[in-house]
Amino acid sequence: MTVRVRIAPSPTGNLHIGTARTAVFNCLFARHHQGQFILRIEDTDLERSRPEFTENILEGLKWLGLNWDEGPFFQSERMELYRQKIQALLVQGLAYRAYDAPEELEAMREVQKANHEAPRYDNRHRDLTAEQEAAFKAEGRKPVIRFKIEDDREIAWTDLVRGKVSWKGRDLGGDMVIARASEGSDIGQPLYNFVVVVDDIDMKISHVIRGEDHISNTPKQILLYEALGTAVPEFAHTPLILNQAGAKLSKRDGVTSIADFQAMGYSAEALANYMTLLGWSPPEGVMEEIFSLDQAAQHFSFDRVNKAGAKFDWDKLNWLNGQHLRRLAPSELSQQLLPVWQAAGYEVPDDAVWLEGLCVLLGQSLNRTTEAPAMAQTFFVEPTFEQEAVDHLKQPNVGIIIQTFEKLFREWEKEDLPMQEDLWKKLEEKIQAAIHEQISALGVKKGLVMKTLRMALTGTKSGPELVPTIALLHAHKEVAKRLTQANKIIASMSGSADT
RNA sequence: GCCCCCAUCGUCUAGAGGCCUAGGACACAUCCCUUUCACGGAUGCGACACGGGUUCGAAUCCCGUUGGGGGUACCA
Repeated sequence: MTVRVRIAPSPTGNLHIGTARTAVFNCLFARHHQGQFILRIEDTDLERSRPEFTENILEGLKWLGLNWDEGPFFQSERMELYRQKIQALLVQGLAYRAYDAPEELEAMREVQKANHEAPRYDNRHRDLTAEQEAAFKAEGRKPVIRFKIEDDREIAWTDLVRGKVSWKGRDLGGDMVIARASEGSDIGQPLYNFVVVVDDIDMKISHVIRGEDHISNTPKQILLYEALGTAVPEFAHTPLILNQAGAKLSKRDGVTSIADFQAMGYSAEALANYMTLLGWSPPEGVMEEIFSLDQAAQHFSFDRVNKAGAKFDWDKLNWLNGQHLRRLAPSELSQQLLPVWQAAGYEVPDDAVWLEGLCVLLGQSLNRTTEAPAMAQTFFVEPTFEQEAVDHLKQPNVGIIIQTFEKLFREWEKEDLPMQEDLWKKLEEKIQAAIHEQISALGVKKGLVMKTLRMALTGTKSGPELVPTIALLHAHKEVAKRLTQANKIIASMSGSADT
C-alpha cells in the first residue's frame, strides 16, 4: 500500500507549533515509507480565514524543511465537490434538512443541561412530513443539513498510537450538521467534519495523522466514510504539546508561532528536532537525540510515539539549538551570523577568513543567533568602559602592562598577516608566547596581565576567550589603537586624582 | 455535567512480566578545564500517583480510586 498523508492547517492564524509538530510527524511518516505528503488548506470558514495566514503557513512549513509533494489544495475551491456529495447523501436519505432556529436549539440545550444530560440534538427534524417542511419554509426558516447518526451504533478503530478506541453513537451529540443554513433548496457552506472526509477520500489519504484533540471527531468521520461508501483510513492521534500548566498550548501562551521562534534566533533544524522529541523518542543505541529530519525519518514509527501530552520546555530547546549551532561548519555559521550582525547595524568587514575566525570563537558559547550581536559587539564597536574596568585600570602596574603591549602590537602591525590555513592558531600561539614572556619580564601575575588586557581592549570584565579575541582584533589593527586609548584614560584619571 | 484519552525523576523520555539496585537527555548542585562568562569533561540530586487483584515474580497485565488533559458548535 502506498502511504499518503496530509497536513491540513486552517488559515485562521499563523503557523502554530502544534500544527507544525503534526506536520513533522506526517512528513516523517511519509518519508519513512516513501509515501506522499500532501498540503491542504482548510479554509471553509470564510469569516476567519485570511490569505496572509495561508502565506505564513506555507512559508513556515518551507522554512522547517517540511516540503510537501502535492498541493497546496484549497477547500474553498472545492465547494462543488462537497455539494455534490451532500446532495448524494440527501438523495440516499442519509442526511436531511433541519429547520430549527438557533434559539430553539439553545433552549433545548438549556433543558438538557438542567437535567445533567449531555447537550445533544434530539433529531427532532429527522422525519419531517412534506407539510411540516413546507410550513417551515413558508415561515422563511433557513435549513441546515444534518447527517443521521444512530444512537445504537458502536464505532471503533485501532489507533496507531493508542490502540483500540471505541465510541457509542449516542455520545456523538445527535445528527450532525454537515452544511450551514442556506436559502430554500440550496446547500449551505459545508462544515469541517464533512469536507475533511470528502477530501481525504478524494486525495486517497491512507493515514490520518493529527493531534489528540481530534479523537472525538474520528467516530463521526468514520460514519461519514461508511455513508460515502469508502474504506476507512488508518488513524494516528498524537499527544498534544502542553504549556507550563499542563493545558493545550495556545496562542495565549505567548510565543507559539513558528515565525516567532524564527525571529528569536532558533534554527529550523533545531526546532524540528525539538518538536519531534516532544512525543517521539529515537531508538536507543542507533541514534542520539540530536538529529536531522532525514535521520529521524529513517527510524520513525508510531511504536515510539508516546501517548501522554508533553510540556514545552524552553531550556531543552535552547540547549538543542546550541548543539545544532555547534555542529555547523565555520562557513555555515558565518552565513547565519552575517545577516544578524548586519541587521544589528554593524559594519561587517568583507573578510571571510576573519569572519569565520570570529564565528568559531563565538559559536562555542552561542545558543541562539540573536545572541550574536551582543556577543560580538566588542569586535564591531569601539569599547565603552564599565566602572569596574575603569577601577581596574587605576591599579598600579597596569599602566606599564598596557604600554608594553601597545608597543609590541604597534611593531607587529607593521608586518602583514600570513595567509595560511592555521592562521589563527599560529597567531594565538604567538600572542600566548608574548604574554608569557612579558609576565616574567615585568614580574607580574598572569591574572593581572589577562585582566588588564581584557579590560583595556574590551572595556568589560567578561567575554569570549581572550587570546583569540586579541588575535581577531589584531588582524584588523585594533589592538595597539585600543591600548593607546586605554592609556589616555589612565593618564586623565591620575591627573585628576593628584589635584 | 456527559463522553473519550492519559498517568515513570522538576521537564522530555527508555522500559512489551524476571535483564530494574528503574537507563538516558534537559534543568539543578559540586568539582575539573579556564583571566572571566559560556562551551566541554566528571560526579551527584532526583520518579514507577494510590489501592486492590493475576503471577513463583509486576513500572510492565486486569479492576477500581485519584489526578491531569481533550471534546462536547450552523469553528477547524
